[in-house]
Amino acid sequence: MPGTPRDRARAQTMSDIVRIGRHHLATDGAAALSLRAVARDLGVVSSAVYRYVKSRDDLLTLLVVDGYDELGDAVDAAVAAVPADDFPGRQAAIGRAVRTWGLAEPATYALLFGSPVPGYEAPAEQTMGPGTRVVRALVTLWAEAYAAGRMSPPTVEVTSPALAAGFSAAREELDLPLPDGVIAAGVFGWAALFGCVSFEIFGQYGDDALGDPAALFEHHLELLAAVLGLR
Amino acid sequence: MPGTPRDRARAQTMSDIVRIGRHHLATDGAAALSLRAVARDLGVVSSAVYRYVKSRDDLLTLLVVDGYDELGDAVDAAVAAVPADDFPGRQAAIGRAVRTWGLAEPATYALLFGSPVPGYEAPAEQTMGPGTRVVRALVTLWAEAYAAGRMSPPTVEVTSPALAAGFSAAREELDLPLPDGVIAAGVFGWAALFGCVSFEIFGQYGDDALGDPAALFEHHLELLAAVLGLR
DNA sequence: AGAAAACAAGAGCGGTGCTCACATTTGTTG
DNA sequence: CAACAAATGTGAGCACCGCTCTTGTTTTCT
Repeated sequence: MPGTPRDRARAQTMSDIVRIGRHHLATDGAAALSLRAVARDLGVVSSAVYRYVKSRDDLLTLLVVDGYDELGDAVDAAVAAVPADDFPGRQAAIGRAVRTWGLAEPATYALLFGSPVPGYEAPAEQTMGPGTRVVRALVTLWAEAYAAGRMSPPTVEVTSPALAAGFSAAREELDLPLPDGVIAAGVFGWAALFGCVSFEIFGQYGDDALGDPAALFEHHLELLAAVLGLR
Repeated sequence: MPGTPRDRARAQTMSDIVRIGRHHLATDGAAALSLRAVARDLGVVSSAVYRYVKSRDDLLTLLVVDGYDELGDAVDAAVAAVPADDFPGRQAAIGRAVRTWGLAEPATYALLFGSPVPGYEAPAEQTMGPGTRVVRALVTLWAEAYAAGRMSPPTVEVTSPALAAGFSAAREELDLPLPDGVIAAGVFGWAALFGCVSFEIFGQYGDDALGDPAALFEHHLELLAAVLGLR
């Protein structure tokens, strides 16, 4: 119990605001998220919440960070539940964790991976860390698989010098012991994974969703493992 | 010049509304799209536009249809510019057309393929037709390539009976002479293509965008052709 | 020419984000 | 302990939004 009672009350109010905001986000969507409604649920007059949250965008940032953290926790837990040497299994576990969490929290998923909210840009210093947890889990997995010799060489070579230069920069910035082709395939797999999840969550497949969305996703996970050459 | 002067004036006003709406969408984004602002630019009082557009959602639907049509035109033109027997080239042309149009009209792209606008669902009877033009172009291409024996057999089999049943339904509904594995790979390629474009347009790659976004996309197109087995 | 339909204007309702002046409570310091 | 300062809550207010309704005008059809 650190700090003064006022500090603790403030922390409590902050967490209440995030909780109420998440609830409104889940039930009514991002555009219907209003500080006035949060204030009402908080039992306080609308201008009072501005003591805690600078603006509506600021509340969105809190929810973005909250969502990235929850997704990151889900992904980490899913990875930890698979044997460390089962690389395709771990990649599939990441994919399933993303899809499951997205289906459970579609509005938050849309906030993180859908169209950017107009006039709002998530401040990098707050979202950079938690926002990269999923791709970090993927990259870590690929690096381990490559080091263990469990990744087939990429079928498509990287020929663009500019692209190779960009990969080199990323390689030393992230300390990635991976050749260009694997990085390129990884970026593709990353985007493709979220493309599959987004298509399903955003309803691009249509109403029928081609019969069995879960089975379709499992098949896509197998294709993803094949693209990456994981074994 | 068909119809009465009033009819022509109405058609002109309608097209003005869509044009002004597109402009606001491009400059301020979907959430900032307001009927009152459109009315101001139209030089008319706000309630007057309700004679032409039932609601703000109705205007969004008009813009959605407009966007799907423009994207469909761009894709059709891109496909037509490639020799009919160059199947990988035609698929890459579709991908480049989607990316190029999306980069040119990011707000409209977000309206079509990003998070669904909260509380708004595009009415199927108006958007179904133009909304499926891109995937129809892809499916047509794959069917022709398969018939010409220019598609390698899929590397991953479809094992789920529910999924196979869903594919059978789609096969006879769309008159698709393609085996399950090709359909599954096609759906994956479709989602992956838009995943790559969305990641770039929505800024998920980060600020640097890994050096050269265009070269990265070209590499992803090669991977896509490989996944589909096009040759 | 007269009836009917379409159109534009303006007022109005309830909602939003956000700011400000003011009163009250709480923590710190002389 | 008292006084000061900081933090917190209140209510009014501004400008904007979607949308509805009434009123007066214009155009089209019979």
